[in-house]
Amino acid sequence: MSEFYPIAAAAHLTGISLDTLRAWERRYQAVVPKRAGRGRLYSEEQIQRLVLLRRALAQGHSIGQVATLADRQLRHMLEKSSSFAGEKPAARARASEDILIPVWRALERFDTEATHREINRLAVAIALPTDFVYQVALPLMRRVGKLWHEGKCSVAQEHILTRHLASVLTSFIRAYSRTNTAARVLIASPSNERHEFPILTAAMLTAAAGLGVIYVGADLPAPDIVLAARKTNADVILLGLSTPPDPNTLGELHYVERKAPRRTALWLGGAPELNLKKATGNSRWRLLQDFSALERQLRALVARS
Amino acid sequence: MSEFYPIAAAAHLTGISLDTLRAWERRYQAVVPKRAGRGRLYSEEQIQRLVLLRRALAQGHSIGQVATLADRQLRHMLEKSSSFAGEKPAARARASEDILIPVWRALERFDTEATHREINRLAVAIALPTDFVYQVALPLMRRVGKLWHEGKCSVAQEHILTRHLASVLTSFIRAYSRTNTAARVLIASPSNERHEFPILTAAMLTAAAGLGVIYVGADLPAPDIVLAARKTNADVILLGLSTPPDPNTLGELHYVERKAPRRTALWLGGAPELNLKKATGNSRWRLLQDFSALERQLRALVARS
DNA sequence: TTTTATTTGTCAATGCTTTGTCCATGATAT
DNA sequence: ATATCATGGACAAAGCATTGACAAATAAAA
Repeated sequence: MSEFYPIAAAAHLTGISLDTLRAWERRYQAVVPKRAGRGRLYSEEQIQRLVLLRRALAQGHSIGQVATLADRQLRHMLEKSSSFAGEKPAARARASEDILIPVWRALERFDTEATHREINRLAVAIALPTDFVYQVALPLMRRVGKLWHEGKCSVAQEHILTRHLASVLTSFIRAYSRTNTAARVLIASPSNERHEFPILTAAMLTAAAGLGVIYVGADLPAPDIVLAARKTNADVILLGLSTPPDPNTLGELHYVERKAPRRTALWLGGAPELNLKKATGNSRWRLLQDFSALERQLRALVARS
Repeated sequence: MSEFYPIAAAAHLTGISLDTLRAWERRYQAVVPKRAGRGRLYSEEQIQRLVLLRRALAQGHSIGQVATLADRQLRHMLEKSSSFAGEKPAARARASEDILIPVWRALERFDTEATHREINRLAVAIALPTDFVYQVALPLMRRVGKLWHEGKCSVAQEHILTRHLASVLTSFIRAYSRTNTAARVLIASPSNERHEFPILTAAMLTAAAGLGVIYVGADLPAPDIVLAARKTNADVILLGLSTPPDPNTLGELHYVERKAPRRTALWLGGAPELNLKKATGNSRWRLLQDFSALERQLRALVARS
């Protein structure tokens, strides 16, 4: 998983121009990538650091002031200014099921406070948004779903978990989403689709890919989706379905398909069993089987723009 | 660990304009940041002081009066006159309307980023959770509800606003909720009651009163509510209703009443038109007409324990 | 009540520094 | 050969400080 990115990729991922990246390195040694013969190679951590620097700038700091700060200080500074209670960074977490045990313990006791603390601790320790999705968020949700089916877990616990995962995901989204990006993706789910977690996850992956995210939430009537897409000039509308779609939902999808601007791409996730072509003929909707499929689409979109 | 903020960051954090920051320093030496070559650097304490000053202004004081006061005096002054009475009506009115305009602007543009930023800024500036509820959260929700009824506001905008208000409210709750408190209040709403905002507000008021909060969320089946109350040993179960309750909901209330531990108090908010005594005989449920009624109950509970 | 004085947020002009971007040139790999 | 990247120089835009001024709001005086 330890990838290295050439400077163009780093620029795209962070939203910082090539020239600026080089200028920061030359003038302040803010981020010094390793060199492999013909060019710079940025590590995953360095990309993260660049994102942190970018956020610091967005909050009014000057690059000269923050360029030489350690990552720890940067994080500390950014947490302070967002009115959230800062959490102490925990020890490096291992990528295994073990790391989820404390969360689970807290949840069993209905201890909302501890649940939040443990999830936050994992988020800080893991730091990489996509890793957080695949190693923490999805496994937790899968497990709670399974236990609920077996009657070993109450809806209350599922609520508590979802709430705090959502809180972490949204803060990730805010941290990574860019405003002046090439492409903007509007993310929502249609009426009667109340599960928020899947589309929140999709929103986070989108933000992590370096795209702009307009997250409007679950349970939204089709006309409102189209209106929001128009107002924000979105390039993609991504809708999430979790339950098998009923006729009503199909109607909503049809509405969006007819009324959305022609240039807007339409993506649909979370309903692998839905054969949409059969239902609506040659549809504009592109189906995404799972989150990896979404990631592939996102990468293609980034490359295209 | 001592962070310093350049003037742009200070302005961003406090919501005070650059010019005003400089004017206050020049005219009253209200806050004199240290200088590093070509620029002011505000310390953490100075940022806090600026927030205090801003709150003092919001309550109708003039900057000349408060600029030279010590931090201690400022805090004392704000505590005494916070949210209860004694302010000038004019300043009060301005504080409760004008400050919401930026949020509204952002929402009109579907700009989730700016919406969050503006709400966060208000939260930092107001700092007192109860003030935030009465001056920001409730007015915003009332207004969005009104506009939605008039068809001038989409569900998407309501979602965006709710989400970000919820984020601020939960962070307040975390900041204020005590773990080793005398009394614990479990807060939820029964099945088919999906509006989260009212109970979130109630949770924040509870936390602000210094009580322990177990917030499990909306749309929860009655057995789960009782189970959670048992597990957490809650002293109070507070349920919120917003829509007129249907027979199903009455059944849920009845279930909770029967199965909840005898020593647990049962409070019900948000349904003033519901005559519960008529519906269920001599009920254990105590009805709370509005948020002030809730605050009274909370104070009584604190005093008793 | 009207008039005068003071307070206070905002703006403009000027000069200095920081910082993002551009350019010309050269190197390397597909 | 075309594309990507490095390097160092150059420059224009933006940020910040300082001084001075103005207009609206507020308080004080007539």
